[in-house]
Amino acid sequence: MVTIKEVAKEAKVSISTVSRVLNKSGYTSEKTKEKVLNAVKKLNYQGSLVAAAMKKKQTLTLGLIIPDIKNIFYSDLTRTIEDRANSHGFNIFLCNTDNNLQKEAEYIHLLIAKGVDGIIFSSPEVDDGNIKELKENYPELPVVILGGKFPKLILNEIVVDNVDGAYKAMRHLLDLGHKDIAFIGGDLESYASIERHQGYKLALNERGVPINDDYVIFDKFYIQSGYKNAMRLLQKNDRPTAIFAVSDSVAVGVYKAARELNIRIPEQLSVVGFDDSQYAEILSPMLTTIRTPINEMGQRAIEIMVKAIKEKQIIKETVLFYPNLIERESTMAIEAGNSKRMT
Amino acid sequence: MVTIKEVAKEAKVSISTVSRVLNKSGYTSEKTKEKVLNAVKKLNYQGSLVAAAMKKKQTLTLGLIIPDIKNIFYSDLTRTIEDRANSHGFNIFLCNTDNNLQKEAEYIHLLIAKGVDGIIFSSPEVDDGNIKELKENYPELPVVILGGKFPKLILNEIVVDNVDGAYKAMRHLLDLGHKDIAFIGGDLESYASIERHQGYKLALNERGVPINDDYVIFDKFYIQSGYKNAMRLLQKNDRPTAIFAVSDSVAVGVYKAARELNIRIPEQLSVVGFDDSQYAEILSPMLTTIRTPINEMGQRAIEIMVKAIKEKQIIKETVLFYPNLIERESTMAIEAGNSKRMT
DNA sequence: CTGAAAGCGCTAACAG
DNA sequence: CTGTTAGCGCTTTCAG
Repeated sequence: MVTIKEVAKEAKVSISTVSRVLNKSGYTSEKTKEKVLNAVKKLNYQGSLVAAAMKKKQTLTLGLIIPDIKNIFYSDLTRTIEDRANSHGFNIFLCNTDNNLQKEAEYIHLLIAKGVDGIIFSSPEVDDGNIKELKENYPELPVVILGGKFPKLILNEIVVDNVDGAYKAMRHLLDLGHKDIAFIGGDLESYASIERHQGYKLALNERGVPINDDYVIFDKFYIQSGYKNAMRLLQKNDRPTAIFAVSDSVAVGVYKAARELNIRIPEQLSVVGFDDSQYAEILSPMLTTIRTPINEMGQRAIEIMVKAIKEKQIIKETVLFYPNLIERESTMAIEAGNSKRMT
Repeated sequence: MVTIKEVAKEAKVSISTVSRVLNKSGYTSEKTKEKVLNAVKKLNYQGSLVAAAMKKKQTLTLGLIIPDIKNIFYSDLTRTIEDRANSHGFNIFLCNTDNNLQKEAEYIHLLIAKGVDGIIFSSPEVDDGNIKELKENYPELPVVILGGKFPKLILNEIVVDNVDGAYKAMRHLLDLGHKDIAFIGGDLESYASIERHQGYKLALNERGVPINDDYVIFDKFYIQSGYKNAMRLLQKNDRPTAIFAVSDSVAVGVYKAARELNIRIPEQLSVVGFDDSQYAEILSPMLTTIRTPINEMGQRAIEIMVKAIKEKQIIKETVLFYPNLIERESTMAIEAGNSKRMT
């Protein structure tokens, strides 16, 4: 590992001069600049960002805390975030917590110890004490939260209007004549679950459709839980004619259950998902879903983060996205064939 | 940000003593230990790993270079790698290159500058000059390659026997009576593509089945390319009765094409994938595929990496995994219905 | 068992 | 325009 000292010796200048030309800070004559650059090339010098970080108190790295990269929503999100961060010169520490608050706390400590310049959280729990504690202990550290709400804390939030999204999904189903619509939710502690359930109820109430408690389920954001719960739902005597899944992943599970039970989508069962992840177009029939603008969200997250780091002032910024319905092939008007009696 | 100095003052000891008790190095009396720990707690001290890194020349971080986290194979792999690394106290810098060598080179430099303790590459190109250059410039840096072969370089390799895997896939298809079997490959510069194609030819030759050049395609490891090429293949007059896809992702594209063309899997078309990713069980019918032991590979990668870092000696270690056929629902004997004339 | 001191590699005043 | 110097926060001999 060659250091700045050796470069200085090779170029016959002082280390500060080397530092200057490499950082393009301060004045340096063309001639010395050239000498330095030549020495750098000759020795194949690669400056140590860790030493620089120590001085500048800037590591040029960000922590990204998500539940699980295997979940398609987070891999899509992580990709844009990493891309954007990289284009601003930042690297990303990837942290998978499985929504485990203990694990999350450990990661937070580690990230702080490693001197990250900011932390991005995606989909925190509703009652996430770690974030509150983090902000209390390190009020200066820029934080952006994707899909969480902490009105009392000075941190940045990127949210999507889940209630609105769910409402749009439900209105679509109701417009198609469905009345027996089930909701398969995710964790009861997540914003996404809670708010999408609110949108579900809102639309139903608005149309005066009574809510059937048996049709409302909260479980996990996994394919497996979509499968399990759809199996149960679709084997009832009064099975629903439509299912609104809290996420595309859950919808994938619903498809699997329907296929096993020989229930055709969309003829015998309409389904709408949420996220418009990669899955939506892969499924057959292609999934009608609510589009969460993942790329835009990731982009904004980094923009806000970078701005916060550069300006060194901690303010609260909130950006809200409105999701839209993407109509594909998984829904159908009930008169056109959808019926619980058709099996 | 409270420093070790303040802790020392609070505990009324020297900073070296604080360092000692925090690192559990050297002797310290129970009493001073307690004093220090109390001060740490009181001040909510969090040691700076970047300062420590500078002294110890160990950042406790690893670089992970992959093509794209959105690709299910890499998100599955990344998850195990991150988990395992974390359990050894390491963090991961995630780097997506899209197989762009220029981008890869930039990431490598950045990782070096940030002082990573090792770099893990997944699925490098066959002719990856960056890795050679890296090893020349930093022979001491531990490197592990997943799915690549650099016999001349002193680095660790985790490989799966792709030829064997493809051979098993093909034998399965041939045993079912198929003769018109297409191969949809990925990038021609990737080991996976090349070797799986070798296995394809090997099996065909062994059974004396002539190879139809029209049935062999190389493109990308994307769903989209599976789709595009299957569309073409399946609209030929002499369309294949089976398709061996180079990866599960590509198989997903094949499914999509088949569905659009109203070709039933497995009755009219058998398909086998490769990887046994999350997709395999999601698809309907569930995909018969070759299982790449992703978790085991990730685990071994970290084990070897950690060992290399700890022992500070650079040796070449190679581990080979044999993939196996996982029979599910996407293949069928040709007599039982599979026929190119049945459309 | 504990403290003083040197120094990791770099940056940033401050002189010159 | 360039060199000297003082640290950044920590670990680690080396004395005591």
